[in-house]
Amino acid sequence: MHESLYQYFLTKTNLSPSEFAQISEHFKYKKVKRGHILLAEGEVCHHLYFVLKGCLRFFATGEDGKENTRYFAFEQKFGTALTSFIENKISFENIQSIEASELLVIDRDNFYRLVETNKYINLIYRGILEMAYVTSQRRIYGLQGDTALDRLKWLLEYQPSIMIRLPHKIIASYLGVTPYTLSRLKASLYN
Amino acid sequence: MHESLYQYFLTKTNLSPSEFAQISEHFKYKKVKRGHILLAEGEVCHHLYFVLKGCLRFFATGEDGKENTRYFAFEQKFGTALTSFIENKISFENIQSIEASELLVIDRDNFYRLVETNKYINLIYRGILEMAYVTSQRRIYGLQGDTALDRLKWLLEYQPSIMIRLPHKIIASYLGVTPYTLSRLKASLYN
DNA sequence: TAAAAACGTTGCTTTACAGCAAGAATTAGC
DNA sequence: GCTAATTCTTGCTGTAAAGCAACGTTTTTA
Repeated sequence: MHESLYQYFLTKTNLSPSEFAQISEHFKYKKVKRGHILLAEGEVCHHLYFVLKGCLRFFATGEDGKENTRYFAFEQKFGTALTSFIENKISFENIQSIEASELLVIDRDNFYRLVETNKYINLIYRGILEMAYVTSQRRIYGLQGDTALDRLKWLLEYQPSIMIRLPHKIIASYLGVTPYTLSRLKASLYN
Repeated sequence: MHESLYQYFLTKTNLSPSEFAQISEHFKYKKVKRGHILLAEGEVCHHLYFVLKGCLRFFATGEDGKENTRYFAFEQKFGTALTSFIENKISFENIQSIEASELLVIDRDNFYRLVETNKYINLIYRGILEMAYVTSQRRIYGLQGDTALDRLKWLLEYQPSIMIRLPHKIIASYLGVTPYTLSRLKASLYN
């Protein structure tokens, strides 16, 4: 039984160890090195990941090769290339471990079977979708309404772990600016 | 029984008229004039709308007063200020009918009760969330990766009804540009 | 610990889009 | 159908951020 995942479930719903055990058996443990690509754009995403340790990054590359990061899954978070996973179509997103990571993995078929048959997984999935939506909305309104400096300030306030833990270049791709600009913005904070 | 809604349900799942009737009774008919504000930012969104006729618009206003449109619900679409509806918190979004519209309305409490107890509504809600997420992702990557001209071309190709049916000013707020820029971009298409 | 590679900063130039103003076109009201 | 009120277009100017280049700093690797 995956204790860490059970703890996560308990924060969302109330299920017994034996109920959890039925779910748990569909998850497999996986260890990946830093920088490993778990999914490359152009492939179909068949997996949902739960991060035990480390960090996954979800990003797309534009035609000009510019990277564009959507989401980081740190410890105790689920993550997948959700659009591909939902639609069972080719992904425009990549999944990369940006630290050496330990994961639990469930494949798409098993997962959706559980969504249909298991009320706890149904609820968890609802939570994942709701959270993903709410987060993406914040991002849209941030991108459209705010300046790059506003977005940086927001990040510093609400997701400082990203600023502390991740390299500059990747933060820039998350904020939607170039590393040059990020550097300048940071400098402007202290003036 | 709301026939039009039943048709919608049948495209998503297979339920009998009597099963639908139990759901249907929670929806109420509502008629609104053009320009009517169904939800103003600062209020909590307690309703989910289904558009029978007309069009609803979901938008936020920035601190500078600039409007920013997220979504249009045309005929046979569901729409709500989803973030507020999910979290049961104050909405930063407004809902406005941009044409005289006929709607079906269900309130939040009834809806979530049905999500818990009724497998069809559970499925419909999953579909709404998945669709909302996928759409918002496209928007994010569009906003970050593409130029305003790319976005306009995308709109012309995939959502021409918006271009045809809605005023320029509103289209601009959807594309995330000023009406000035939209005007110039349109001109640049024919050169 | 030395060499190489990657990352971060900063000056200069370019670019996409914003914002104002003023005129043209379309729509609405009587 | 004519005036008034929006809405749309277009020239000019301003600005936030991109992109390049060059240099400094930190990290990796051997």
